[in-house]
Amino acid sequence: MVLQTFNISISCARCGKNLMLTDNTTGERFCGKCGYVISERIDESGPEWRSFTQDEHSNRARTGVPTSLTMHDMGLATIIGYENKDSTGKPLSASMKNIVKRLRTWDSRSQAHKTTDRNLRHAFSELNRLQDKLALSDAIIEKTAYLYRKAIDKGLVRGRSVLGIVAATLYIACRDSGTPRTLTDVSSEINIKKKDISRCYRVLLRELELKIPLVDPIKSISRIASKAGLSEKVERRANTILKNAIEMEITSGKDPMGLAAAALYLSCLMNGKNTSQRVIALAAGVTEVTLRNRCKGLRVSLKL
DNA sequence: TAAGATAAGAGGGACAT
DNA sequence: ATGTCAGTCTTATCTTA
Repeated sequence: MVLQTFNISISCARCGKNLMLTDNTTGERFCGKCGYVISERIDESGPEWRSFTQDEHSNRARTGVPTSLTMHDMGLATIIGYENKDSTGKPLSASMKNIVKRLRTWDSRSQAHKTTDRNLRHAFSELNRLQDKLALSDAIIEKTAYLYRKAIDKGLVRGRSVLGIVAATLYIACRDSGTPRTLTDVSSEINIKKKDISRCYRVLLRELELKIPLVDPIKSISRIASKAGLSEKVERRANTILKNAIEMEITSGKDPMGLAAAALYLSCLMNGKNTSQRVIALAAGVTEVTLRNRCKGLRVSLKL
């Protein structure tokens, strides 16, 4: 009684009748005889660009039609139209108008839910994949999901990429629970630039008023050590080096992975191990230059 | 080949205007 | 809100042992 339709000349792929109709509210084409739907909406939500500055934001034009349709329901759900007429074009009675009005309200509310639901589905399926790739615990995933829902509630996802926020929330969850995963780790798995993730990360931190503990470089040591195949002994020595460095307050502002790598390298030298800077830097995910700079700092301050 | 040095460039925080 | 500044890390290239 509420679909507005008009004819187009395509025959139905299922029953062959030339009775194709288009619902001009959803843009969906279907057969007037058997109801077969021949065109579906493309599953895509959110803008395909992000703006980082106000200027960019105002200059950027939205490409494509900003319909709520593609975002809501993939064109497959029924939307209650806005004309108070029945299927034969006759006006509705007053009491029926009231009923339809209330239906519309609930209809639109359920549509809104579908938007966030789909957003969540998208985000969570990616999250599942990342859990495997990064070997993360269920607790981390739960925490990420919780943060992600909060981000949606606060409207922080709008205008940013879903995956960027997923990556950022995941990174926060790791940091918060002391699981050593670097931004680089997350970035390479989800295929989003570190730059973009860290932008999302900072926004989330600010808007959700989160307090994230600093990365403890000592925790990073064992991870690097096992990756580079270093001995327990070397690892212990590196621990004491770092502890001293932290006490001397020469570690703030430095990349914890770089510090850990440098401590390990120095520890190798002390233990008479000939592990190259290259190997350790690679395992730590920093450059050799950074490792060298940290080494220099540690050597000077700790008089090694 | 490994290690060290140097320079240019990017991104972000602190601070002043 | 915008610009500048010092400090950090990265990439690339060259030199040295």
